[in-house]
Amino acid sequence: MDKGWGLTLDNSSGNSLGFFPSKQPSSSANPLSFSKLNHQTMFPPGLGFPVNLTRRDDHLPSDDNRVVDFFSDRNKSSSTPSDHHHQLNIKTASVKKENSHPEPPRKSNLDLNTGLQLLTANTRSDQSTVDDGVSSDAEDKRVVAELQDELQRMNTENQKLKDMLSHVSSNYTTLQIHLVSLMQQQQNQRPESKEQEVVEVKSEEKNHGVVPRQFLDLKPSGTAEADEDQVSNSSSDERTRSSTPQNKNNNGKNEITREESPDTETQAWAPNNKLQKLNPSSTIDQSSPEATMRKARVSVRARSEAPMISDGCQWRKYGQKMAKGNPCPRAYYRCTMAVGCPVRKQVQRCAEDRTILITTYEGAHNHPLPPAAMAMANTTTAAATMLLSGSMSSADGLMNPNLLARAILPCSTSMATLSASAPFPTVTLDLTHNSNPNPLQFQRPQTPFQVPFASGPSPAASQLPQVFAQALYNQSKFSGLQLSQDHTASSQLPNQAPRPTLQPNQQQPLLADTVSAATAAITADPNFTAVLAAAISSIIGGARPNNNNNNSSSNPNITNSTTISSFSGN
DNA sequence: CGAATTTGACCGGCGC
DNA sequence: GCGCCGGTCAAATTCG
Repeated sequence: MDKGWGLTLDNSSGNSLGFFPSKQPSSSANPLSFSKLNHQTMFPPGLGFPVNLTRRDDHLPSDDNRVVDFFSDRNKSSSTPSDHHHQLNIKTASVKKENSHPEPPRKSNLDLNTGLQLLTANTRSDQSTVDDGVSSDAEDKRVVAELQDELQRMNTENQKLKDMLSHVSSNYTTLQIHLVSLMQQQQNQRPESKEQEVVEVKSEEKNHGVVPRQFLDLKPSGTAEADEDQVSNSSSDERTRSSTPQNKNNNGKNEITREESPDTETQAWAPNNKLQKLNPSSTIDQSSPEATMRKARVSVRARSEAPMISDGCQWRKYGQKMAKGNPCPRAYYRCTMAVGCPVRKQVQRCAEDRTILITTYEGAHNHPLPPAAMAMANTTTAAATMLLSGSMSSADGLMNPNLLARAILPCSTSMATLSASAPFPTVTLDLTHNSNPNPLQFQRPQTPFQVPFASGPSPAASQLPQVFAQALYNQSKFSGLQLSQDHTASSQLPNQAPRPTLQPNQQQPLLADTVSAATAAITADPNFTAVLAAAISSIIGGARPNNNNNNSSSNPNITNSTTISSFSGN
């Protein structure tokens, strides 16, 4: 090496490495493929020099003789003049014969010809300086003997190199097989988990003595298409849903009207217990997907100073109660965007930390949703669907928190929990978790503007986890914009589109807080464009309309965090 | 004045 | 059977 010679593994030998099967060169899609090893240097044990690896595709006819082309097509490359360009015209005919003996051509993956040629050339060059151009037979014999020794050495090294590559290839194959088996296992576990959840739920319902819930009949929901499809049903809902305050003829006992309605969706939204008792046939409702969705709840915990967050939908408060164990009252809202929309939500502050607003959503909208509400609906629908779809195995307690949490916020510490032992299966999305031991320390300042949800393409229900993540991802994008004013905001979510980074050196905020604050602002105002423009202008201009933390009195619509709304799809 | 909210009453489920 | 509790209703009240 120090003399300038190197091991050249010539393509022109016609020999193939053979370590990687024919499929290998086309394995660019395989992350484990060696195709990624373009021009990478290997240090085979036993070899005193590195071996450069390259793919044939990238093997340009360069002057680099120290390239080992593992993937070259010998038939093609042998005809390239560049390969022969590096071969020195020295007397190696005899050496080639020697070379073919210990290593049959078919198995000799590394062509030593060129290396031998180079070696011979170097040796000859060295000798030429000594002999000053004079050569003799004895000298030639000595050179040939040296070359033979070198050839033996090269053969040994060649064997070592082959062994090493064989080992690598074996490892690769093993990993590939393992990967395939894991993927197959994952696919097989899906239906099993669903069945398992059904069994668990049924046993639980036995204990509670309630009508079994149709966990598996969950209607694919949460899509705008579904919403639109059900617009036609809203009329029947309106007709049957006389339980609304408008119907005062039956003294609030509108179960009869519901009973007469063939609309199972409407029935699903009747007060469960009352309806079941007064109408035995209402057990049919339990088979309704809406019945399932009606009972599935999505609870979102987020920090908020506002009494209630606008989430893109219109709500009407119809009651307030003092819940046990919580000094804060619980407010009951129903969606008023469409007459007869069964979606309801409960809003209550956390007893332990009153900065946390707990919003629980129930039901599915039967009307189209505005983009701002759609994003929210998709977000919580994902959670509800995951809750009911059986993607989680445990029916009680903490349930695959990592799975759901990662589905919600891949890079956050948000925790998703589920409790099926409650009267209703509930999935809780905790957006208050952060790495800070003192949650109050990171209370969000008043967001100086209101930003609705970015209206993106309405994802399909089949993409629910992605939808969920995307929804929060969208929020985080805005959160970064907002929070950078007061708290340093730099979202940790990956693959983020470039966002206005106003204070790049600021401390990174916690994602949960970021999301919460973003959600509050995003959902507070449907006029996203104007608000966003105002926000940007205020930031750029240094204008900070509301820079005080926890100053909620100045603007009730401005919150330092928020709750993700859920409409459980449609 | 209509819409929205408040709030006490009511209902049903559930546990004891 | 009774009381607790969650949830809902609807008259009264407030708000815009």
